[in-house]
Amino acid sequence: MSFDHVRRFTPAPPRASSRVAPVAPPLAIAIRGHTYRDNGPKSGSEGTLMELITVASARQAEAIGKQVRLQGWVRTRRDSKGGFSFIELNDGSCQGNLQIVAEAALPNYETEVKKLGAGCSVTVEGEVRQSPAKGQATEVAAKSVTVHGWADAESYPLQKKGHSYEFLRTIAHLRPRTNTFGAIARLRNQVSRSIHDFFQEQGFLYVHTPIITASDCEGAGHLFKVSTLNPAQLPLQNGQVDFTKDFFHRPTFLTVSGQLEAEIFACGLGKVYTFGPTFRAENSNTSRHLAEFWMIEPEMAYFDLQDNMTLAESFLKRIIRDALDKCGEDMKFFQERVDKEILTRLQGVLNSQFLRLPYTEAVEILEKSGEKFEFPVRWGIDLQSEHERYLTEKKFGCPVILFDYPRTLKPFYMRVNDDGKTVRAMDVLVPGVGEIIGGSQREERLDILEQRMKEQGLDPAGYWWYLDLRRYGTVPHSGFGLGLERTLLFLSGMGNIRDVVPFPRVPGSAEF
RNA sequence: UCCCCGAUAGCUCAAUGGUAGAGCAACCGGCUGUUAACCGGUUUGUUGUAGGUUCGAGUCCUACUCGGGGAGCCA
Repeated sequence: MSFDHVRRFTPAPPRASSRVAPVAPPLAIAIRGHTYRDNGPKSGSEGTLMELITVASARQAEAIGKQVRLQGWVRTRRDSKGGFSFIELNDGSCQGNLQIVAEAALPNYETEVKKLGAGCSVTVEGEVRQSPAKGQATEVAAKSVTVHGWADAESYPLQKKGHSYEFLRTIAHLRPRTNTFGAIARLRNQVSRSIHDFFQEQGFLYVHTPIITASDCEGAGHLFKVSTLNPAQLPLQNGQVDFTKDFFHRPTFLTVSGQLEAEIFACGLGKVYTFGPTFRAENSNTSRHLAEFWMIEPEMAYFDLQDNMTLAESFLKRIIRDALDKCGEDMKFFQERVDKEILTRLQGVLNSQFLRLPYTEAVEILEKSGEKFEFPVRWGIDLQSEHERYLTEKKFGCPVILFDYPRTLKPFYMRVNDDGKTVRAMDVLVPGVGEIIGGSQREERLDILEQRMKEQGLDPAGYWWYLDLRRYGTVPHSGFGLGLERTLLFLSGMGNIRDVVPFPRVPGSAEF
């Protein structure tokens, strides 16, 4: 689906993607990647031609007959008295392991092969052949097994059996070697790719907004301070810290949103998106919050709130479809080991049309629901998690986009409706996770925007550049924010956001 | 930050206020084209930390630390 039809006044500029980079000369060794191939056959230990391939490609029946070299980590070893051992090899290229058959004739069979255990790193050379046993199409008959690094079985924390996520969090440096975190890493990679693919195909421009900022998009005191001042010797002026002595000559923070800067580029280049790290210093101790997370924020000139919703829905569906199509094995793993309903739920979302429901109607539905809520529902107060869950999981059973919230509940930059009481905000609620997207049509009228800033105790002078966008050539525009980690929770069925980010940062914890 | 729950072997968990155990892992042996292999045996503890109650505390009380679930803030 294209959004180019939506009231664009200028054609999209040529995109960077039209400049195709020249093909790089082959590297000496391709360690990872989907080519699964280095710069050609090389001489193996027995003088045969060895091709470096991944476990993923060696597991395919097409690989049968090839002389190959594989590099990865041992998951487990089983011995046969018949004079050989089975080694389960994984290199992160896919969910499944490759079975290596190592004969006793190998020169290092007794000294090394029979001592291999979980965690050891090896290079294996041999021939891919059809596996006579169930469980895999192929296996590799090893001609050599080279051990790079041992993993002492007494002290290596990862065992063959399952571990709790809580335990794995304490060894975040080793958990990428587990099935679950391998699957998460590959899914996260795919989602990141889908995000760029979707927006690039729609003619969006990828904009890098600053990590360090002096503005506070949400208007609250939950930012991380950035300073080079010595905390033990702060320069003071009338009892206050004198920030003119600081690096930027003013207080600065880690960004909580790239939205305001994205608006700058949207109001000049049309459709843009940001995709980068975001920092919130809130003392949130939940399974859905991180102090450091990745956020995607598209911002579109000439989009109204309905266009915004259409984009959000089509964007989410693209990510789901790609995950199902391109991470099939990992998604199957989530279905079997993490959440028995994840595939049907995602398929249901793909097939559904997101329900668009004004806040006012949602409140009426909740009031008439007869449901016993812990917190009462009343027009003018924010909906609680239990209310949102009721709507998306129980009442409708599909994603719900709530919009037109009371102005008192939402930030200054959201466009005020004609009724004067509500603003053009939207929240996308999905089953299982709750709010996954928050967005709005932006206030493009200078006088109303200034009034809203004062209403919320903000000094318009500090946002002079933001106001200039309304002062000169203002346009209606919209955008939203999608949390990458919440998307991963939604896609995988995982229960804790700390398990879908490589290195979680939460209050009291920044290990690794 | 608030409410609730928890912390015992490398991991997952038992143990009416009265001698701290099991399964898995590890190690040894057996068996096997095996695949969460199987069978037999062996090893493993300052019961989160600091106090308190008690003749006696893994168990009861207090504080703290860490973890989990829920709430708020939100993505």
